Amino acid sequence: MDTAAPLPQEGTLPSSGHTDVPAGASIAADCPAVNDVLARVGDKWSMQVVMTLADGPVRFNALRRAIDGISQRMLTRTLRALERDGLVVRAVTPSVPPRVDYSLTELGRSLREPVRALGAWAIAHRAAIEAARADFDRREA
Amino acid sequence: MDTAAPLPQEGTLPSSGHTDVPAGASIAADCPAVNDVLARVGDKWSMQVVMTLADGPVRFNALRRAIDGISQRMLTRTLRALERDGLVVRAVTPSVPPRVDYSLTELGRSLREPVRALGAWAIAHRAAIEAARADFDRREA
DNA sequence: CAGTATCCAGCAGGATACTG
DNA sequence: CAGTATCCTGCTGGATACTG
Repeated sequence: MDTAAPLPQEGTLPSSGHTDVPAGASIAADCPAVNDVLARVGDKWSMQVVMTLADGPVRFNALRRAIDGISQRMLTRTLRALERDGLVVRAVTPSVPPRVDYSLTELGRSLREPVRALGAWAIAHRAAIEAARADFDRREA
Repeated sequence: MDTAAPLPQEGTLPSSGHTDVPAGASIAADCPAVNDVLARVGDKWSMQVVMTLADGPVRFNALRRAIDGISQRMLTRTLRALERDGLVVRAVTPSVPPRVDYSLTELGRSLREPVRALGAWAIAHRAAIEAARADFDRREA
């Protein structure tokens, strides 16, 4: 799994100041905007939707089939929320039957990058996380 | 009605070296691990805690005061969840009164980076998001 | 096809009180 | 100080039925 980084547990010794992170780290946490975005991005379906739209416009039911497990209600709600935040645009083609395509805005596209970084982290460390959980649960039980 | 957004169809053809995202974008979405991490990271307090611990070990009540708004119950729960996932370690000093320090593990520290990226995105685009919301709400009302 | 409306279960999360 | 225990509320999200 990971590269067995030799970095010691900085947590064990508070005496020697700290390690590497300047106070600037706070930019990412104490600001309410971050928590806000995390809440939007962290819900059950938003990022699934954004990533499914990453390759281009997708119709409502195609989206629904692509995501697997999402209910019609939640897809609608999620899309509306994303649209409200300017991450997604809704394009209606008035035909019979009606056709509605959803696609990412430039803002929405810019979100893919940090999310992909988080996704990469998740994939890189999932094994470590699962191992930690198993370990914790074993000790707990 | 909308601003005649020219619907950027980047996904339809990979011919012109387009922007930046290969088909590999799917790595970040269809995998359940990502959703899982997003759920953990996206809850109300986890990232606040991780970022507060970024500078080194912090005691329980110090953490509680630092985060502002978190209830004792939620701090305990959040810390337990983070500990279970191997992101945080709990160090007990058996004294009277008892002293418990929490700090990030190497895994937890590695999480700061992608989270900081997301935080940077949030800060960079919060204005755009709020504008989009106001716009949407105005149209909606 | 692309929604809206309604109902309902479950859990996140706050408030409060008590304990080693 | 660092929790645990209990109660309670609101929101998230699923299921189902109906509509333009």
